Amino acid sequence: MRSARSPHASEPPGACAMRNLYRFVEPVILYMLKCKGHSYGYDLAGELSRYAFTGAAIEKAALYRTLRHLEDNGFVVSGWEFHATGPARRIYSLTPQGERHLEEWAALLNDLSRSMSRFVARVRSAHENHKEVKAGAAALPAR
Amino acid sequence: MRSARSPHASEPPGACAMRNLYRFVEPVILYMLKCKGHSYGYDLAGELSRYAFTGAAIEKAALYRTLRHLEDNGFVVSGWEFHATGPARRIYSLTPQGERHLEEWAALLNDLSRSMSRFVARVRSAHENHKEVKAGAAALPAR
DNA sequence: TGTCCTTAGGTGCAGCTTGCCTATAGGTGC
DNA sequence: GCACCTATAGGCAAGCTGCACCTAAGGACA
Repeated sequence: MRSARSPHASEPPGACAMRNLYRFVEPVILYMLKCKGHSYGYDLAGELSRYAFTGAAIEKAALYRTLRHLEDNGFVVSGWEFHATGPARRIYSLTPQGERHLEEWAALLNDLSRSMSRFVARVRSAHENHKEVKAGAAALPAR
Repeated sequence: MRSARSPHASEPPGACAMRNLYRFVEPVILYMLKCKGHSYGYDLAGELSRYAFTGAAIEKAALYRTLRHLEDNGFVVSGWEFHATGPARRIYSLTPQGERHLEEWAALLNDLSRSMSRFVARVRSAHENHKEVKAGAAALPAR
């Protein structure tokens, strides 16, 4: 495991996540590693768009940096894998802390999702009320 | 209106938002201005926590900067208001573009909310499957 | 041999955002 | 005079992002 660099290294996602969401790269990578068992950067990069839940493309650099960040925090571990052909691969897999971290992410995203849909509902009802108020204040059939 | 500064000044929230979510300060401020009709920084700061949908506190500096950013982009307009007592207030109100921007934000947040809850469901079903696999592989009554 | 493509894993850097701290300035209470 | 409240805002160090670039191994092709 690599040594800690981030000032938020030991914070739970709830404390740190809203500080920096890492564009949701982190939970997606954790989930992919959970599904695949283990994988490496180049492979993950190829499938990120299938797993990502935002339309935004995920940068290759962001992917590698997030993997390093996750390892700094003990959520994944890595080791080199050598093949007869092609360059070596750094294979990552989840640690038990990483499993928990993914669950924390899921809880956080669940809360955020609910809060967001509540907010959207409020915005849309405000929009409806606004239209009604305008129509009522005008007290005229049409315009 | 102030002159544009941001390189993403004219982009819709869908294009720019995932690049920088501004910690969701922007849609909250737009919504507050819509509800209140008009308001000023210090007043908004006092009520932000009631309207914000993330637990994260919103920085005073972030609030003022976001207001300026919104004005740079033509989503709000401002004017000074002087009172017999206390310092002058810069009063902000929504423009028609600002109204549309809030609706775009609502659409974006709605999509994001749905994507997030789908992701959460997938994570949780993966978690269940994992437990089943482990239990099945063990083929033992307990522990 | 030289060049180019694919796989694979990074680094460097400019530009932008964030959070904390500080400045400014009018007014009130003691 | 001094502290405190209202009100807006700037400075700055840290951190994050996106793009460009680099290294290196192997294979294809001429």
